[in-house]
Amino acid sequence: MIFVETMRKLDLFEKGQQEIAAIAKVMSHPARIAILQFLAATPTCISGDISDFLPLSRTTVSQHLKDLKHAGLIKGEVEGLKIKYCLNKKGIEKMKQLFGDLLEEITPEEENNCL
Amino acid sequence: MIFVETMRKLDLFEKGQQEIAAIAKVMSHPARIAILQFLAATPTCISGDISDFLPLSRTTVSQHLKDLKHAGLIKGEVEGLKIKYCLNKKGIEKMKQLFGDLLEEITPEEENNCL
DNA sequence: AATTCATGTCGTATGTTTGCGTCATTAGAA
DNA sequence: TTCTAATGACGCAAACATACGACATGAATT
Repeated sequence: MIFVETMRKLDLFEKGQQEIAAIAKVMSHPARIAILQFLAATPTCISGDISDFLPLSRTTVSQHLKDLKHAGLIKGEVEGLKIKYCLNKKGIEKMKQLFGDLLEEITPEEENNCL
Repeated sequence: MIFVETMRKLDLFEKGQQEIAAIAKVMSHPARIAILQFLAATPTCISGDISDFLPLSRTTVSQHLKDLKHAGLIKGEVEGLKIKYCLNKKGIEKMKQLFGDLLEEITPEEENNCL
């Protein structure tokens, strides 16, 4: 039995590192940042409004919305023909904690080995 | 004069959004997270030690180090034949502030439109 | 000078992301 | 019921990221 070795080596890292990397990846595109900011700022949150707001096609925005939803950062609620999106408080808090913990961990001391 | 339209539309977003996205992209791979944690934890910081520590080839680690350096998160200091890497306090602080500001901005209120 | 060692650069193969047109679906309007 | 409107799913093409072997470079060692 031969196991084909794939290129992907992510499995070799710790779970916490993968978790941070995954949430960072979601935040690694300006469109998704813009969507989160839009949802934080507007009370209406209709999907179409978001596409209209962004300089991207409706299809592309829909894809970004799916990514954000999958990451647990937003929620979608059907409302008749339209879909109302909102920030997911729980997911945002989780992200906040993940980043907070990491940033605290990697804060360099005043006494650095390099000058 | 015809301008060929490229697929990449990042230019259409605000500078702040691009800045956050860029730093998030650097954090979007477990190897780079692991490197930052390693540098925070070890006083020696020699490039070779990092490659030995990670489950990746020396070449690949070198590439990740380059990315981190380019993002201003680490510094490299030549020391004879070896190179000593350290966290870049300034860059880490900058990242901390960027994420902090964004996370504050997109913190949902208790009164959410979705349930 | 020749060798060795630590490291970076280049080229390449493969995987992943992005963007968008087209189609399917489903709710409301006519 | 038929039509229209809002949206997600599918699939393709281009761009980008990842991994790494092979080569280049430059400092120490012999």
